[in-house]
Amino acid sequence: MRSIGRLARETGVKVPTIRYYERVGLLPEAERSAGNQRLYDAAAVRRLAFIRHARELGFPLDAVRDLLRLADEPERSCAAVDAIARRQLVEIRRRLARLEALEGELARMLAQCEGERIADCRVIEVLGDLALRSDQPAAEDEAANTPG
Amino acid sequence: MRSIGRLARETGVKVPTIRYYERVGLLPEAERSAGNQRLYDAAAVRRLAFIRHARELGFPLDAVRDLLRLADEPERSCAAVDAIARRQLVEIRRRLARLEALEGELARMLAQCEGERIADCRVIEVLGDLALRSDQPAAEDEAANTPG
DNA sequence: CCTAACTGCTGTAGCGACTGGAGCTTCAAG
DNA sequence: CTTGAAGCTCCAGTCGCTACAGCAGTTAGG
Repeated sequence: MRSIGRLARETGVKVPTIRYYERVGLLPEAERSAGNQRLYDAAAVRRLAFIRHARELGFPLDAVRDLLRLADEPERSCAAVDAIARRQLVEIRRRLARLEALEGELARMLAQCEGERIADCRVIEVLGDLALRSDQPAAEDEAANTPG
Repeated sequence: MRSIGRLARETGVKVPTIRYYERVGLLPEAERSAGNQRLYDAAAVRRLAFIRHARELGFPLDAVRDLLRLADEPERSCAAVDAIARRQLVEIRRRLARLEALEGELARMLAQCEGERIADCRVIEVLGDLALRSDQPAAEDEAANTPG
């Protein structure tokens, strides 16, 4: 049995984050010591490590929850697991495509700027002009969610 | 002079978002009609369009604020503008690198999975195992912020 | 002139995934 | 026994919106 601090060191997940995961139901409520401190066994280490790695791969917490549930049913087909992972891969590729487009536009903007007065600044000019030309109402959002 | 709804249509920025931008100081407080409704002139259209395009390029609102301030001082050197844009480019490249790594790992994981029982699922296995091998406490965060 | 439908107003709360702080208690080492 | 680190709970804040409730103003048709 280990304290929350030791669990944090062993898994690389911060203490407040562990408490947060418990609060939102990703981790079961921990046993407590006589003095009301959380105690964790080896299974908790494995579960939290699983969560951490899934988060590093960018799975949202809801997907992690589903994966954990599936991981506990070893006899079922892993089709559901694959579907979650494939969805995540599609999402990551969508973000990649968007970021690549942004990168190109920003780099082009910067390359054209001569570094003189703001009145002649290409960056400012592009930000002003392109916007007026833009005809489509909006793009996709690009919110990411990946931990440390 | 135009209503907030017309401004929204002209710029592709949603009405509540415009009010939000006013609230957080990106847009000046709008004039009001006799009946207390916001009224916007052509300058407001340009300013909001500028904001929208900067947001599409992924600049956080704080950076947009700085860019707007700089855009209003045409005689100053655009070095500060370039610095903001370069920082944003660096940030986007950092995210790109991270997403590319995720994409690779996810794709590898999925390619190895035979689609049988969860007990044999490579995806679940990798999520469990890699995490235990991970020795570094953490990676970088990856929060994005880009509008529609 | 009246009414319906639309658009606008304010204020507050919620999203995801944490992070940080206040103010307290418990624990391990010396 | 004392000290300081680590633990506890609860609440607020982050970012950039978005949604809702419950009103008021505006506009087009009859």
